[in-house]
Amino acid sequence: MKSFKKMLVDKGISPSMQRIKILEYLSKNRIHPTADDVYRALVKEIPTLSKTTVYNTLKAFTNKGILTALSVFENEVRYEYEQQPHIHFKCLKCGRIYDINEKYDYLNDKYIAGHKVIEHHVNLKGICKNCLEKEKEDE
Amino acid sequence: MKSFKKMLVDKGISPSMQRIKILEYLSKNRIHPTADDVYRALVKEIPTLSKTTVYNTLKAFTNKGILTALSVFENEVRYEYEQQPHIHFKCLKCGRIYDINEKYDYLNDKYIAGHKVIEHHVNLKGICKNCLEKEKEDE
DNA sequence: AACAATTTTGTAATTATTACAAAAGAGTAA
DNA sequence: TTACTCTTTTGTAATAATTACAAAATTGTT
Ligand SMILES: [Mn+2]
Ligand SMILES: [Mn+2]
Ligand SMILES: [Zn+2]
Ligand SMILES: [Zn+2]
Repeated sequence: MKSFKKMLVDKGISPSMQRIKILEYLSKNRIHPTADDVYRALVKEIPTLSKTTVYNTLKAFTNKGILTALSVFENEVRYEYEQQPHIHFKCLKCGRIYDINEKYDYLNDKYIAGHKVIEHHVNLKGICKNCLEKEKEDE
Repeated sequence: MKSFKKMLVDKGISPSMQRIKILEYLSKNRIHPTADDVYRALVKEIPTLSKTTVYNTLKAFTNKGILTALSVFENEVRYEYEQQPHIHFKCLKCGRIYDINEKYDYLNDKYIAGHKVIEHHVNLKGICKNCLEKEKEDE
């Protein structure tokens, strides 16, 4: 597998230490983190890290197609490394966001009602398996 | 059709003038407005209207199932009166949000990967019909 | 009218994000 | 090495959406 440095160079982004660390974090932590999550995780290693750098870098990566930005509700953008389109499920109880890998008929790069579709997001909300089990135990 | 006042009473919400006007606005303006859109439209008629009232009312209506809240990206919540589930399409050029009424296999009230689905949102992004036509004209 | 409960209002606080300019770093020609 | 330029990072200030909260206004009831 390609190194993160090489991946950035291939996309025409100069591979600064901050950028490599941010990409590495997104790659290894598939938890759909917010910009603030990324900042809080990395500032431990890089004490001089600036939040502006995190915001700028995440936005730049997204524009280059390295990351995907999503808003599964709420007023904050979340990012993920995964590229394959997939469904997101947000638990209303514990707040976790799950990736769902069931088959799904996607519409990317097609037309619908005359509009050209470029991105396709399916966001579900409900009670996750874990929380359902906990509910049962409490009875 | 039921009056807005009756609709609120039926849901156990006392029908103040502000609440009726807000519900009426959402019902008659199917443009997925933000809280601020609602405020700016109604403050003309009700000069003393407070933004807090608008935020609180929209949230209360949503909890009662009178409105649906959606975030088709960006950092602001939008509301709509429509209850039937449908697809949303956001134009990356003009920013408009369109309702798509194509048939669609919804998952509401089902289980997926063990999780209980309560809400189902399909959000597309791309270039709308209108903007595509404008692009052609400009060539 | 007097009182209690509800609703609205206005302002302050919070949070996510962006703007912007100074500081730091990297690369390169003399 | 130094001088210069270009890029990136940093830190702070500004915006924008939303929420907290308490005072003021309204409504309904004795
Ligand atoms: Mn995902
Ligand atoms: Mn809609
Ligand atoms: Zn859960
Ligand atoms: Zn458009």
